Parts: sequence; structure tokens; C-alpha cells
Amino acid sequence: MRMSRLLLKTLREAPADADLPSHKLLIRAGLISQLAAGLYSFTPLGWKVFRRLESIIREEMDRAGAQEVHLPALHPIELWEKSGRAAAMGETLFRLSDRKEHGFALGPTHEEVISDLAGRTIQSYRDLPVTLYQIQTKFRDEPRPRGGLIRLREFTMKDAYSFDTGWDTLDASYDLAFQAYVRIFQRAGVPVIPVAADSGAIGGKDSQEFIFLTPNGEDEILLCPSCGYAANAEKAEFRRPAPVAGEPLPMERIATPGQRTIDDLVAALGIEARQTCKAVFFRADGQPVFVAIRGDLDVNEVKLKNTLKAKALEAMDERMVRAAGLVAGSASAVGLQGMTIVADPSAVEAPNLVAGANEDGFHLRNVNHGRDWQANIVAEIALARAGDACATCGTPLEVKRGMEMGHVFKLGTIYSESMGVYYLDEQGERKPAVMGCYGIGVERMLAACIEANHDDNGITWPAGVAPYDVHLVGLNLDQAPVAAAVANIEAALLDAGLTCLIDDRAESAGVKFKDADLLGMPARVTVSPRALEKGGVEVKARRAPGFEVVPIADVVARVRDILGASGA
RNA sequence: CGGGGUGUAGCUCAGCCUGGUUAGAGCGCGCGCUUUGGGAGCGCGAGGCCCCCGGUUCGAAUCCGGGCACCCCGACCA
Repeated sequence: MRMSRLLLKTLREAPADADLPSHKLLIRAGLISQLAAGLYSFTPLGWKVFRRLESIIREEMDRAGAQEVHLPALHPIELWEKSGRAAAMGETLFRLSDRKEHGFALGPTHEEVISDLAGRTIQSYRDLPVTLYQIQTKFRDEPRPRGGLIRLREFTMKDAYSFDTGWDTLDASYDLAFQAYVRIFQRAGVPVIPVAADSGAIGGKDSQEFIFLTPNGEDEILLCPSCGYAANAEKAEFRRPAPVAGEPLPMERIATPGQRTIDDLVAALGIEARQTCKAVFFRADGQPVFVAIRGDLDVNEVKLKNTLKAKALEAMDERMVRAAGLVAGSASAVGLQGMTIVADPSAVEAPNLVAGANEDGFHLRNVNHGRDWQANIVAEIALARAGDACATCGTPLEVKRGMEMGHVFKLGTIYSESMGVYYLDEQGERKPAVMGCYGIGVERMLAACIEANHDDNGITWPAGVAPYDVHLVGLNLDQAPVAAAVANIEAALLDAGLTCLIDDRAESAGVKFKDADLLGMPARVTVSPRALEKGGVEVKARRAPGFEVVPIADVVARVRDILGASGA
């Protein structure tokens, strides 16, 4: 491809609203162009990269025995009502109507549709196991698109779904997908670590995310430096600090004027935060929920939501708190009536806590669970934080930020039951298929690839992802020997199965080099009168500082070396 | 949906507070010449519903009101 013909405009400056390195470089290198919030067009060069990532994914999924399908993006709304997720997705679901006022949705994901397809074709245990996948556009009306290609309203997801006869063979399908993911991210030049995760709105059991660790990530990851335990903040387990021990003492009411927070109590009473009981109020699917947790801990809303099996969970606002008859700042479960009380074990096990008296300006000392109040549900709903002890080995956990690149999890029979994916086993018994689900965000992976592969001058593509293998720069192309050498090298590269982008523009050498660095092809070959006089052309690896003059006959071999060294 | 910010040329931004020439600069773009090893030089030129609607005023990019869009931080996700 000749740059004089390429639809491309590189920018010296990044748009002011680009924040992340990947976003800036995507724009500056002219790979994408924004249409609206969370919507981007890909230019020819950007699209080449995108397609190469798609190819990597496709090759590895095929290698793992998965079968590609193509599914509609437009879904009858009934499909989503049938699975119960029309409500669960809420406003994230793009909804529309056809001319007959029939409801439709733009697919935010494809469990329902794939289950419909699978349900119509899978009949016997002989048909299982099978893994289907697609690489297609998804639509989500995100509350906040952001970060260039990090969070989009229209994006491409590779999602795969496995169907098995039972949980034991699901483990094998899951592992196959897991290994495929390891290979995909390795080839794409995106370093990831698997972490334990919550399965989120889609539901299910075992779940792992592939996280690209970066300070620019949106997710918090807890890592144990000692035993290697890794989990996202929503899922992370940890050992709670021990309570202050003691025999239960008689409960007493104390005046605490103006003391509304845990910190206030700690300061005024000269106690530790772990000697208090914190009250937090939520609304789960419209029902009020009272949460009691020890004062030194915070509530993990995802764990709480899962505990309650709630579709929607929100913190109560002041108006709701008042309507529920709660006394913010002095609330406790002691004497509380009329709402579900969920308690973290920390609040249940610790004796003699200071808790609210449900009366403004007063608290209770020596409150004990079982004697003074009773939780309806006791469950681990505390949020792990940096420094908390690892549940496995006790080492203080570290917190890092990361981006979710992919997510694999064991769905079980949730969708096979609701959408009707049943098979007959050897005994002729009708059973739901056991499903697994595996997703990768393609645009996000592209962004992460740049986050992981760039320097001050631009992108440094891994060899397997770069839009072209070689950036062939011609200087003084009006001189016949230069033009001839460029043509020869192009032919040799093409014959060798390599692709090249030729800078044949009437630009100065400086401009061409700057663009070559910005665009980031792994190898650069510069043809100039100066180099020709030295008996060859210059070959340079994008990721290495120097260049060398090599005879034209050796260019292909030298380029191959560089590509081999520029793998992910 | 809360909090913060920004809308002026393709891009980065001045101008606005304190209303008043023909709305500016750099980069980019076109033409000519010069130039060809790290975004080079000279000259000429094109390019603006100053986000939109309304108001105040003799007069609005500028002041007031209301919208909309986009970005960032939180709650949600690949």
C-alpha cells in the first residue's frame, strides 16, 4: 500500500478530550475517528489492526474446537423477557419498535439467541459437548462511555458458549476456552492475569476475568504477593481482623450528641472502629434492606446483591431513609422491625459493640447479636481492601488497577432451562445442557494492545497485530535508483508473504520518520541515496534504537529477524 | 443518575471578565518556489450559523435564561 493513496491523516497533537495513551495514539495515528460518545469509525489502517485481532481470536477458538456462527443483532424483546433479563439489563438495553409497534432490542450479548439456536439443534447427549462462538457487534446504552475504545456503546465481542451434558465435562470445555484465551492474549501482545470474579448480571458460578494490569484500568484487583491469589474487588475474599474479645456485658444507652459517623464514635468514646457496628441501608428490588457490618469494614454491594438474589440494588437516599423510619447516624438493628436485616459475620461474632440507639443523639454500648438483635441473613458481604489479610495465607493483599479483557464463567443450566436447551441422556431422560460462557471485547483488546505497546514516539505494534509488517520509507524518490530499489524491495517482501506500507509521499525525511514511529510498524526499511552509496538500505526495528545498512538482497531475511523478535 | 469541566477554522487554543472595526494565532489544507536524514523555509490563498433556541441591547462570540453535545471522577460492564 502506498501512503500517497492511503486514507490517513496523522495528527501532531491529540484532541483535548483524549486522556489515555491508547486513546491519544489511536486518534493521532488516525486509526479511529469519533462519531458520538462511545461510537467510533475505523479508518483503513485501524480496521486492518482490528481484523488481525479478530483473526487471532478466530484461529485460537477454531483450534480449541469451537465453531463460529453468525447471529442476529436485532432481537425480539420477548426473548429477553423469557430469560428475565429485559428487567435485569434495565436501561442498558437499547430498545426499539418495528412498524407494527412490536418490541425489539439491539443485542447487548447473545446468551438468549445462542440458547435458542442450540435448543433447536441439540437433542441428544450424542450432540454434546459443543462450543459455539461469534464475533459480532453488541449494543449497550452505557451510562458512561469512556476512554476511547475502552468503553463503547457499540462494540465487537467475541462470545463463546459451551454446552455440556454435566458439570464434569463443563470443566473440560471451560479449561479449553481458558487455554485458548491465554494464547489469544499472548499473541495479541496484551499481558493478562486471570483473577477470580463475580459473574455479574449474566449469572452463574465459577468465574474468572482476564485482567490487563494498568493504572488506567477501571477495575480494582486484589493480589496476594505471597500465594498468588488474585480476585477483583467485588469477589475478593479476605480474613477479617479479629474482634476485641470479651464476655457479653449488659447493654447500656449512652448520649452521643452530634456523633453520627464511626469516626465520631471512635474519637468520642476512645474505642476502635472494630468495636462499633455500622448500619447501611439499601433498597433491593424495591424492598428496604438493613445491613449491619462491623465499623472497620465496608459493604461489598455486589456480594450483598448476590446474597439477596436481587436484580437491582441501590443505596437508599435520604428521603427513602426517612420513609423507612430509620435514624441516619444512630441506626441499628436493635429493636428494628419491618425490614430484612442482613449481617456480615463480623457484626455477629464481635461482642459488646457500640451501635445506634435508633434515636438521634444516642447510641447503645455492649450490643450483642443473638441477645439484643437478630439478623435474618448472615453472609460475608464485606469489601476487601488493600492491606487486608489474604484468605488463603494471611499475607496483606495489594490493590492494583486493571482492565477486564475477557471473562470466562460457568453458567450452568440457567439459560438452558429458561430458553429450553434440553437433551436426552443415555437413559432417555430429558436434561438441561450445562453451559459455559466466554467473552472478549475486541476493541478494548486493541486499546490495551496499544497501552501495552507504545513509547514516547508512538505505537510499537507486536508483529502479529501491526497493520503492515514493514514501513518502507523512500527518500528522494525522484531519483531513479531510489525508486527502483523501493520497487525491488516491495516485490521481494510481497514474494516472501510480507506486507508493507510504502511512504512515497513528497514529504521531508523528518515527517516520514515521525509518521513511521507514530504508526509503529515493527520493521522500517529506509531507501535513500545516502544508504545506497553505502551499498544497501537501512533496516530498523521499531522497538530498538539503532539501524543497520544491509544489502537489498538481505532485506527480507533481516526483516524476518525483526518480526520474530517483535512478537508479543 | 450525582459531582466537576469544555463547546470559536480539520486539530490545539486565544478573544469573553470590561458588548462596538472585516473574529485571531500555531499546526494542518491548496498553489508556486526553495528544500530532502527527525513534523524544514519563503510567498500567496481557501477555510467560521463563534453548539442550538430565546432574551437584554442601537449593537451579542462576549451579558442573562433554557436546551443540547462532548470529556473527566463516582455507581454498572467486554
